Amino acid sequence: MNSMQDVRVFMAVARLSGFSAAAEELSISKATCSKHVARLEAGLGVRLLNRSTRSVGLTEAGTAYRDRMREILADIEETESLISQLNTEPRGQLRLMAPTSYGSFHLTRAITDYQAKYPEVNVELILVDRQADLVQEGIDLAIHVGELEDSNCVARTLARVRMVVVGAPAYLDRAGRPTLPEHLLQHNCLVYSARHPVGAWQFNLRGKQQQIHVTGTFKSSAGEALRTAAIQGCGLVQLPTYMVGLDIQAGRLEPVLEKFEPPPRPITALFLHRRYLSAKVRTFVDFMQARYQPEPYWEQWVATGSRASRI
Amino acid sequence: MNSMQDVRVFMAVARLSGFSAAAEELSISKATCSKHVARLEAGLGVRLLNRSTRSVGLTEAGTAYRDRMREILADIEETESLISQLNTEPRGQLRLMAPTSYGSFHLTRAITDYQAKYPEVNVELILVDRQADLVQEGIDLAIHVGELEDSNCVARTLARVRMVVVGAPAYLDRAGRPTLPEHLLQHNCLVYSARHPVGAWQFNLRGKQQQIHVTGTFKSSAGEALRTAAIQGCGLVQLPTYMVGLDIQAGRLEPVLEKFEPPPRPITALFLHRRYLSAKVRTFVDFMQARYQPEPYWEQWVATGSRASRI
DNA sequence: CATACTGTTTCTAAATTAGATACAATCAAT
DNA sequence: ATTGATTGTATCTAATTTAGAAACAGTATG
Repeated sequence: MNSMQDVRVFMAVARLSGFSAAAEELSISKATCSKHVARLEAGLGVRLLNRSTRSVGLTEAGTAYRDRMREILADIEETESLISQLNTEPRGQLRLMAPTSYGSFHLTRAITDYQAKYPEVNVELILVDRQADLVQEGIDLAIHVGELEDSNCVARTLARVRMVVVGAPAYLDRAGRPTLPEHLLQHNCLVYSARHPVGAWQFNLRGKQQQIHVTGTFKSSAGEALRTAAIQGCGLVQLPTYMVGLDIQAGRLEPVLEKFEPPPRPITALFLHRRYLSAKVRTFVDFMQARYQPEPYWEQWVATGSRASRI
Repeated sequence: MNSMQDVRVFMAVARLSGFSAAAEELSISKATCSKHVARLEAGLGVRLLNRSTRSVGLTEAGTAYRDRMREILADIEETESLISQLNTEPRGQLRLMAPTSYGSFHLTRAITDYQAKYPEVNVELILVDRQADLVQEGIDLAIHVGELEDSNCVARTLARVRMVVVGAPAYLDRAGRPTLPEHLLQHNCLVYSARHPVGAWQFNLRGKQQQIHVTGTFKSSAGEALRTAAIQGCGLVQLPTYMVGLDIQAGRLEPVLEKFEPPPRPITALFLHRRYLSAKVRTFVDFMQARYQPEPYWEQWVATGSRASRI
């Protein structure tokens, strides 16, 4: 069978016991009706309907075909409505990809809150610190921190995160508080080793972007490790506010060089296409965007400080 | 979904993870391939495949759709092969209609023999002495004795049956043996009352058809009752050989006026259409035709008599 | 016996479909 | 980095398919 329309016409003719009645119900001409059934019969090589001029009756084959096709059509309908629902009601599996530190810090809680609102969505959170192929790995939504390279994805900015240099109060008391980026060369700087160039901290010097190449006694590819080291008074580290905001609020860490803070980095949600965007992705992005409005919770410490202008 | 081809193309693309590969397998252009999938997606309002320029991956909806459609396609295929088999292998229900006397005399045994050869066919034998609407009553095959009126059915002659006048030897010894049709007016003739004109017996007089209007003390709408009466010596009766052939063989009845025997009546199989003729009907008609070749078994007594020319 | 209604056929116009081609994007191999 | 091969898509035209009007043949009904 090649055309579902053939089957539907046959079903209507069988049900209404007549081509004319079926034609009227389906709003087609009876000639078309006749041809649909004829084509279906030709395809099967079986007579499905016995027609005399005045009445239409099902053959044995026709009866069997109708009974089985009725179930199959119902299955198809159910499948289609199920599939369509995926795009209107948030449900199903949401495969989420995010950088390790951001994900483990802030996404687990966000996901829990999201699921409280949309309980039909199961979330799989994949934490990796590399770019991945959304298509190949079947990722619904990737979260990216930092400027975007070109990609064929749709991007939506959830928030902006500032990069701050912090140290433990004890360390700063001991080693002194830098007041210019250059002072960092005299400090023990904890360096993130997973992104190149290694040890190049960005600053904003009189409106211009500037790199300071810092060094220190401890490097790690995990921001989490650097944070811990900094809290222990090991040295200074430049980390995104989403990692150290709460530490600053708690007084475990203290920001320095705030006047030279580089432009904030965007936190972006990436997904594959805008047309047929599934409800689960759409609602998750909306949810995250709302969560960080007007200001992400990790920035709350700012209110006690003196900084003002940010996007 | 309106076109199965859309689904098949999608399944191929999903299975082969690529439009080009699917296009090649299905021997269509990749442009067509792309359009089929796009149409399917548009119909569902859901993205089924994530395409990047280099690879194709299934969305969650695509995965679900593929899994469910795979089963549905298998169901459809199974249904179609089942239905098609009805026309190639004799199987299923065969609804047979026949006149009461012929059917109960000769069809029950024939059906048993047929079923021994085609055990997958169930037979329902409907014995009625009226014309019926094959379409409305869902009859596969009707057997008719006698000349046919116009009908939209396909007819095939299975055999020819002669009409003979018979009486019990005891009756004939008592009332005398008629040697001309006119002599019947002096006899007690047992008359079949279900067909009009009542009591008009046909004869062949010097090549010309002639009717003799007979009367008697016993009429019945059941040939079977007339036969019994005749065997009991009640009088003469004109009946088809299929009813009295075996009685003649056994000597219970004796034929008379054999020289004036009217033209034989055809036994005809009637069915609705020749195209898509189902295997069960085709084989049954063939079986019956073979069964009565070269001569129906009820005519065996003829060999002992003197008649020669028959069709 | 006329009328109305059945399903089918025929013919033409409209719609759909397929494929060639061109295109933009991206991966792999230089 | 550049080239070349290959991916999926868009566009255009030609071929095919489809739909419907009208005519037709057959048959119930009044």
